[in-house]
Amino acid sequence: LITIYSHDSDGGQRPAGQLMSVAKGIVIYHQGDEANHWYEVVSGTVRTCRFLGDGHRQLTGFFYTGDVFGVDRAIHREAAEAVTGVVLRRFSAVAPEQLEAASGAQHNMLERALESARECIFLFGHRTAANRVAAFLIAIADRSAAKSGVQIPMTRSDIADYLNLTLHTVSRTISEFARDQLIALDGPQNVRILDFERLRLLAGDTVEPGQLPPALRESA
Amino acid sequence: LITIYSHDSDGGQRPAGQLMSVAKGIVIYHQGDEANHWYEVVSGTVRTCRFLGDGHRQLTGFFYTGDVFGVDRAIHREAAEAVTGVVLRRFSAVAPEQLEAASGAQHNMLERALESARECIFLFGHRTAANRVAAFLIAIADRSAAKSGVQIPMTRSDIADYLNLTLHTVSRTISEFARDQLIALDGPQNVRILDFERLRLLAGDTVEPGQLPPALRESA
DNA sequence: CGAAACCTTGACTTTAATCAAGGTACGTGG
DNA sequence: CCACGTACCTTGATTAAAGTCAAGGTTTCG
Repeated sequence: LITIYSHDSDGGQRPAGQLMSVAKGIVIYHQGDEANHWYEVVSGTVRTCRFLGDGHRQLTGFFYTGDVFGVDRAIHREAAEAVTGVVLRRFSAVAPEQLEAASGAQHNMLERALESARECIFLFGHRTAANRVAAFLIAIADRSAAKSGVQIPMTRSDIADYLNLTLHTVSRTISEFARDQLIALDGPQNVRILDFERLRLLAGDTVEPGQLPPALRESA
Repeated sequence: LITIYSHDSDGGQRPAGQLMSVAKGIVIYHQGDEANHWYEVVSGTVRTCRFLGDGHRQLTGFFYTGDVFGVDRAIHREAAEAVTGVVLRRFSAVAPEQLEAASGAQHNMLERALESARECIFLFGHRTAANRVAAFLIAIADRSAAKSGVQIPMTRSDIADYLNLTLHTVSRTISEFARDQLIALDGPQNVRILDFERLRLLAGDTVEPGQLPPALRESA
């Protein structure tokens, strides 16, 4: 059932982390596993998910080249699986006692992990299905090099679980976008964004920067 | 409009961070402000929120004694406000160049911040209003010392924005819980949980730990 | 005592989930 | 090469859930 195709693209033992290759659909770690390692995506796409009591699945993040995932304290709070074939760089998670030595690099990883978690939170903030899907498409497009032609690596079902919608609603919404000329579909996984303006408006997470001073006063 | 009542509970300049006191309802920092400081809650409750394009507000976290918030890289991605009167400990956010020196303490803060972000994500994973509110009540109860009698510091509107519901739905749902003898209400802010079992079942985020081995193989 | 802020509830409307049926693309074996 | 199976996507009809509109109640505070 579980087979992994070793890539062996790197022969040397780097201090930075071990390279590993995981085939599409394979579980990288399970929810509840000991969090002995953190991961950085070298290529491909990874999803993290939790399984709730009623068998419902929630996706808590998608991770692309350069993203960090698996940053958990003692055990992994969510499972990670390869959406596509992926190449990963694996790091040993440091014990608290070794913190001083680790320092900078891990600090940076934590920050990036936090960033990822927040992207997920922000997506949820949108009320309607159209809002959420639009925000999702834009987030994907922003990460992609080619602005207009966007490759969507995950299935409708994946997107649905990520946005807390059903795959039906996701599909309908995307079809609607195509009908309204917001996007064009070259197959289900290939989206060209036609009207960034209106799509961004639909996603509607534009805010002006804070106007008033920090509005606080310290004691001491 | 903006007034802050200085507590002056600490006269000394500690390396650990400056103590400050902020009155209920006051903005601690705005969305878009420069992230010069991180914060730890000494007492009280803080909320972080973003304002979306259509004026809609999303709450992305509640922070209680010991929690860390405001951990952003360059600018604050969300605003922070005092839900109750709060006492905070403020830390200077280090520049990347000073990372080596900072190390351990900041590392720990990042981890805690990440944890908080995830609690928010997990709450969103629940499908129905009843699920989300139940999960919310349990999360609050778990943090509270007195298990059965729980003080809810935030308004229905706050809860609604956090759970991405309307205040009506939150109110209705809580009333339903009371009608069904899941909880008892001693005023809107004072909840006694009568049936932890069923409430936890409703929240339904119980999962068994991972069964299969990590299912991965390294190259190199 | 009156105002303001917050909470609750009811009636109705909108939205998304569910139920149900096909359609398309890909891969495998006859 | 084609037939079949599987996995994924789309669409329609119906039902359930949450949002909206509207009103009234409670608490707190000046």
